Amino acid sequence: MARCWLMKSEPEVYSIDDLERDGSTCWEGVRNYQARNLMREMEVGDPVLFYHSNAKPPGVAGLARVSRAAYPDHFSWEAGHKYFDPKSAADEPRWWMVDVEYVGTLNHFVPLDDLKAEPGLENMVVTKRSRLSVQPVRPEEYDIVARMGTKG
DNA sequence: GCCAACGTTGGC
DNA sequence: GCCAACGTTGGC
Repeated sequence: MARCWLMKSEPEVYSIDDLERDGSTCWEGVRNYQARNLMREMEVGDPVLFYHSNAKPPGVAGLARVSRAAYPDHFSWEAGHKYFDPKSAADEPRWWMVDVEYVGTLNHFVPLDDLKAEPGLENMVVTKRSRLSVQPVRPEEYDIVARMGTKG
């Protein structure tokens, strides 16, 4: 059984529309160990909720899917790059990324407020621990959110 | 723009 | 290994 995930992106930086245009993208720049560890657990085909953070309002904007399992974030090796990390060695990469492909944009954007109010989502990570940028989602939670976004 | 939450760093 | 200082995230 595939595991489900929620991944945050600031729409000013990279939105669901950008993902639709690109078809797929590499999820570079994660510099948090817990988020990194979660990405390393991802498998190709895992469903992803694409979440717009730092938006007005914040919330789930679309659906995506893991299209490539974790591989080293090579930007961590590029001196001068925004995501350069001198502590990431070529033979032992510190940071990893996955590729994510576009599945669909929700007919109805699902704001964080609605997630918080929805029965069944009380324990969803995004409604409790706001800062983690890559989060595990229970399959039943994923289904509820997908339904909220496609109603009507 | 503020600031609470929280992750990381570094001195000891 | 503790913990204060500091930096970042992200909702509001």
